[in-house]
Amino acid sequence: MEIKSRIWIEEKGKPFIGFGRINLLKEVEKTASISAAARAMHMSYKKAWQLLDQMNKLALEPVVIKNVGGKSGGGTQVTDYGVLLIQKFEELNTQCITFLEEEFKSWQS
Amino acid sequence: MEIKSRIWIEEKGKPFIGFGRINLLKEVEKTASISAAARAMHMSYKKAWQLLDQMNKLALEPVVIKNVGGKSGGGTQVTDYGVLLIQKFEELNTQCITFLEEEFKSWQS
DNA sequence: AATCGCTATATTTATGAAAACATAACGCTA
DNA sequence: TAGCGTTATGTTTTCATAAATATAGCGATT
Repeated sequence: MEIKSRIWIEEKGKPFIGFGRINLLKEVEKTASISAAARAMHMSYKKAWQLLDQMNKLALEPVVIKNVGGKSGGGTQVTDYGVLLIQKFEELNTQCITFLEEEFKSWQS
Repeated sequence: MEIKSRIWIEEKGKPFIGFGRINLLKEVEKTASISAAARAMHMSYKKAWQLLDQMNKLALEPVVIKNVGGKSGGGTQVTDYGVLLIQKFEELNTQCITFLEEEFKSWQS
């Protein structure tokens, strides 16, 4: 018997960040490219682009900055705010899991 | 910005109880019938039956007891163990939400 | 101005889960 | 033993989401 959980944050009732988006952000941070991140995650570029676009639109300030064209075609950078989001989200998730594991121990009669 | 969460319990990697199943159990408890519960929840009888069947198979002891045939066609009772599951799950979920709300307050810079 | 890899976006196709539909079996009651 | 409403189970159809495919545009570099 294992307790499982998922957390996410909504803005105006729409999903803002959750596991998938956080993982995507981390991959973009690593590769500085939406397309490279999508490839690494076996996700379509379109899907990745849409997720990042929604995040950017819902966020108070941009989560990623995208550059079109240029020497290597362009690229995408995760902003400081984006990096903070990743950290905070993962921290909260870890805390949640720890809490639940603890509580769950004392219910299994 | 709202923090959201879902919790569920797995047994051998398979979903044992979660929101949908708990609500279904509660409805079965109320109506003493799988088909009546399914109707009330706008769920197909088959879906409801499958969910309860999986729960029963994964549980250490039965969650519901089903009777086929009889004066009114039969019926289904939620066992004491099933009732306990409902209570424990809802309690844990409430605790989880409270915890997350609290933690979330202190991250919104 | 030609190239390159990326962002941006529309359209079509696949896929898997849920719903819908159909039907059998059961056992008390009358 | 006929009928009723339930449990039980197989088959087909829908539908929403994801994936696949296609194509345009961008701009520093050479």
